[in-house]
Amino acid sequence: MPKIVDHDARRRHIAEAVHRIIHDKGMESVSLREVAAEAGMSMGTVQYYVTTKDQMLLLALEHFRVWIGIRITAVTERQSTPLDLLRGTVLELLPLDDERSYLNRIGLAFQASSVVADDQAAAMRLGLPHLLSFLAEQIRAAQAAGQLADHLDADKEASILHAFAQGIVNATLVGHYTPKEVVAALDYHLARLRVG
Amino acid sequence: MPKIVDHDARRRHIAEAVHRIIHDKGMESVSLREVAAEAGMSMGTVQYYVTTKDQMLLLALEHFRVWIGIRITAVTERQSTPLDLLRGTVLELLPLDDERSYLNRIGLAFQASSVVADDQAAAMRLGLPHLLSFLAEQIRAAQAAGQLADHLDADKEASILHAFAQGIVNATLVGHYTPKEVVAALDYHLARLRVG
DNA sequence: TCGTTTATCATGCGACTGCATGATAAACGG
DNA sequence: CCGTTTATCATGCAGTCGCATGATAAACGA
Repeated sequence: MPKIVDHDARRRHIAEAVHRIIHDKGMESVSLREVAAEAGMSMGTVQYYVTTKDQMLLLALEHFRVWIGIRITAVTERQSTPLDLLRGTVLELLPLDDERSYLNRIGLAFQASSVVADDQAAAMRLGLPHLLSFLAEQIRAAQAAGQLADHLDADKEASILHAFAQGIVNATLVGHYTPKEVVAALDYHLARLRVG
Repeated sequence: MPKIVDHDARRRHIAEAVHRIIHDKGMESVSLREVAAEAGMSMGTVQYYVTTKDQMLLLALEHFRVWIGIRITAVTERQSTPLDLLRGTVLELLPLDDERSYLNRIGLAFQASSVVADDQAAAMRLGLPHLLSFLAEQIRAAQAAGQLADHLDADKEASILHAFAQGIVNATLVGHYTPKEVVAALDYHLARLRVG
């Protein structure tokens, strides 16, 4: 067996190159050559790990999803109360600093792209329930802890929170909202969900 | 003076061709040739009315904005109470049928595109305050009419409603939510804003 | 009727696209 | 040390891209 290489690492490397290009120049300037250059490898090598451009984009989307997933679950370990955890999770989804703006630029691009590419739509559809049930679970925990009102419909509240986070992204990235205003809106909304 | 032609009509015709292409095949397949074919004119004629591709996309975005504006203000004339008007306005923004899905596919594409194109971002930034203040105004009217609770912060509620509408678009277009579920979530949210 | 202006078109150019192919290098088993 | 397998690369190809240019056609004033 010759020259063994970590394929997953290579694919991740390619996926991250795609992410950087989407972030810097947008989805339209993702090409095999551009990605190869960004990843510091030849175009043929990119083709060795990914047979088609569509598959490359799908790979980048999958890696994006697991990356988000990791970040989201990481929030769990640095929050105390259920309500803090819920708030922290939503904050993680908002473009409040460079890192999260980076994530959201890419996410927005994939949202648009997935509308027109069936396989990407399928990947999107696959990831959504996890996040939504994760949020709903946190809401239920906060209710059990007496922090959120019992009459709330956890699933609907999760959908609303998620939609709020997604929907405020573009307006923020485009400069309409400041991060402070975004947080203020979120906290305003969360306040009304509390008991009392 | 020779062969006089309605330039605005031509530009509108081009903009609508761009819209159709974005809807059918996505932003990435918008090209001068494709648009010319879709608009039923030669590529040179497209160039006659629009000097560059970026300008063509900007034109399409502007027309999209005024189109949305017209639809939104049209809601005013077919609703009775302030709360109905508010609900109707938000419903107009949601992908609940083919026509509104058509609008939202295009809107989502421009949201992603505007993040990476400065002039499009400027156009986005320009349109947002109108819609948000329009929603806030309706909320205040509903408060004055005793339909919505007085303690609501109209501006923040408008931002939240708008973000909700924008943020649920992709999940719906991708097939995660049914139109019924979207309306249910909206009505669930609106219900808690009512006087009680 | 001629000339000027407005509008439309066809074509060409260099660059880039996705994808396919063949060559080359590296690493291990025999 | 040789041959097979894995990995990387350079190059070619047909097609498309945005954009520029020059040729027509149409319509009106002079």
